[in-house]
Amino acid sequence: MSTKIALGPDDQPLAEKVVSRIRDMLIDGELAPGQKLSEQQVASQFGISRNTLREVFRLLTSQGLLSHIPNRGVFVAAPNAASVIDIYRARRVIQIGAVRMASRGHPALLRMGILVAEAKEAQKSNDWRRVGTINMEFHRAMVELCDSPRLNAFFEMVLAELRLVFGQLDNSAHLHEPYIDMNSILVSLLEAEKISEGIEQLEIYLLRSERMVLAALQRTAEQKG
Amino acid sequence: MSTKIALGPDDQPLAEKVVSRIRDMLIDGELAPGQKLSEQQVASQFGISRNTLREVFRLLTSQGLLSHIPNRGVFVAAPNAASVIDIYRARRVIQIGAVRMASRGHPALLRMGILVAEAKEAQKSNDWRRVGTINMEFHRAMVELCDSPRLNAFFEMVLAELRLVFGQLDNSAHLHEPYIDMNSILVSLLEAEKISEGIEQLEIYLLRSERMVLAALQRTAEQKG
DNA sequence: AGATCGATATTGTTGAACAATCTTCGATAT
DNA sequence: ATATCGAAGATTGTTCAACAATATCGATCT
Repeated sequence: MSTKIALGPDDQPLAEKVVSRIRDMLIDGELAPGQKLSEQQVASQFGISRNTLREVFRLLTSQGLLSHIPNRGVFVAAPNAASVIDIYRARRVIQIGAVRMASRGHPALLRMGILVAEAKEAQKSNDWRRVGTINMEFHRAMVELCDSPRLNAFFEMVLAELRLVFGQLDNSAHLHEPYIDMNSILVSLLEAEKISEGIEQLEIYLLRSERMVLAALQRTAEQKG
Repeated sequence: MSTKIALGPDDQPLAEKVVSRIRDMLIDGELAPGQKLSEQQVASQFGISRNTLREVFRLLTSQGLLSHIPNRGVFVAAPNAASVIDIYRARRVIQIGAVRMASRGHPALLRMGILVAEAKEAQKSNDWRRVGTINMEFHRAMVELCDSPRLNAFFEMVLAELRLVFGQLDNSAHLHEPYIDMNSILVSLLEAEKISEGIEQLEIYLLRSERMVLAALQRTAEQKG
């Protein structure tokens, strides 16, 4: 059980690297929500000591990706409907606030435009995985309209948690396809400084996206009994 | 150097307790920004092992209260003007979003009303420390208008960081006095469902508060050379 | 004064150990 | 058969001691 995983060069602390590594695994859906992570097992899997792993777990727990129950252990966070609703509530506050600050020529707005173009490219080549990734980046860029590192970091956390849910979904289909056009429209509105209409468009997106995630979540919940 | 500090009953993990303890010390200004926290020294001060303390440090670092420089150590975060500006940027987004959701009879709005009354009481008895505490709680309550645990948690973090700055300021004077009336007006507006005017009032508050903190920060920076 | 180099202290990480707590599972009683 | 209880085993919580890697400091040299 000691299939020590390669961890790359040693410029940043070991714990940080393992944090990134596990976060990626969580986001890619390689670990099932609710699954228990045994200290001994995971430590040997990554070839690190329990003490170091505990630092890693503390970090990921504080970011909502793991959940820690004292004396019971650490588990992969299992977002439920309530979590999803809360996540979208937070998204509305942050992202509407961001759109409100949009101004022509803002680097983040330019980036949003580029990402829409890239999404259309990926759509043409039926690369749905890439469409999904680009969509995430699109919304990250949107929050960068605020020019606030703290808001960026928080939004990053929220998105990571949301991806925990996405990781469980059937990713094969056109999950993100309908959003390409919506994003495109939003960019046009913002470039024309039509803020209110932009907000409206964003709210349409968020509502639709929220419903989709909730429905998918319910489906997987039913599958598991 | 081993003045082991009392840590109370043992129902929650040791690390969590020390996290709270150190957070309180930071917020109360008992540790100077920029000050180095030696692992060995702090560990023996709290009567815990280095390994456990490292978990504590990781937590507090991820919350922005400490700053960790690999191979150099852990330091008390030293928010500068840029940090303060960013904090207020985040506050605007979150709190304006919160006020926008205010509705008559919302528990958080009721609580805001009660806190204003309590602040006026504290003002009468010249209890400025209490006025400051109540003001913090007032804004916490405001964010609770969103009904979002995640936004609450994030705002809590931001506020803690801000208090790091406040901890350094001369707390003797009427720092928070002018805000009592502004808070009172805001509650009245929201209870009358005058959202736009409420937002305006909040923006006035935030701008004034930001200027005050920035000015005070600059003063202490000058003092230290 | 400024650069160089080695001695010292601190951080990063590990492994082993033990107490406290949880889980499992069989024995017993109903 | 079901429920209860308790002991054995496993896991977490925490400490300690050690060592490598890195940073800090001071003395020395130019």
